[in-house]
Amino acid sequence: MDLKKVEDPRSGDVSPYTPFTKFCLNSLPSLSNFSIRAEEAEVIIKEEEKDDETNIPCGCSRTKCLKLYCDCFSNNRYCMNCHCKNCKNKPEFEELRDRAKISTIERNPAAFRQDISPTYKACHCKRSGCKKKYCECYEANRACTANCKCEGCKNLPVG
DNA sequence: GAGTTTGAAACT
DNA sequence: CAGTTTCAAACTC
Repeated sequence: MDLKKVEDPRSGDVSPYTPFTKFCLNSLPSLSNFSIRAEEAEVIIKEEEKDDETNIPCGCSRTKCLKLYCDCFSNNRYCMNCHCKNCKNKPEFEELRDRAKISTIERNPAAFRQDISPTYKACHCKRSGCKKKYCECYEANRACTANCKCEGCKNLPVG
């Protein structure tokens, strides 16, 4: 799927992001902690082009697929062939989607950032022993680390 | 397929 | 921050 290109009527620049979005990205104080600006954010936040075969369909029903609960949204993918309801994670809702993305980054500056190692992630499991896919460490095929706050962990490093 | 359990994400 | 609620998926039956 090709990115929708938007021409800025003032500068004539052509970009996959609207001037509004660029403004918001440049204005985000939380992003400054990571020393990125709109040009970099555009690269980081650009859509991954995935075909229908590789797209794992979601089944969201209450979040319009605009929260990190949605696996498509959290992986920076448009929903394709999903069975979600009231989905706004589609190119035709670009501005609403961009706003949601910005709100998400404000809450969690690491969101959508594939360049930040996921190993910092720590689980907080209590009942799964970190041996079921409820546990993000287990799901990612990683042993839990000292950073995890899990209880009764059975997902320990070998040795 | 319906109902339950789970823990990340969101919210207060 | 911590505690609570919401959420969608994992899981169970």
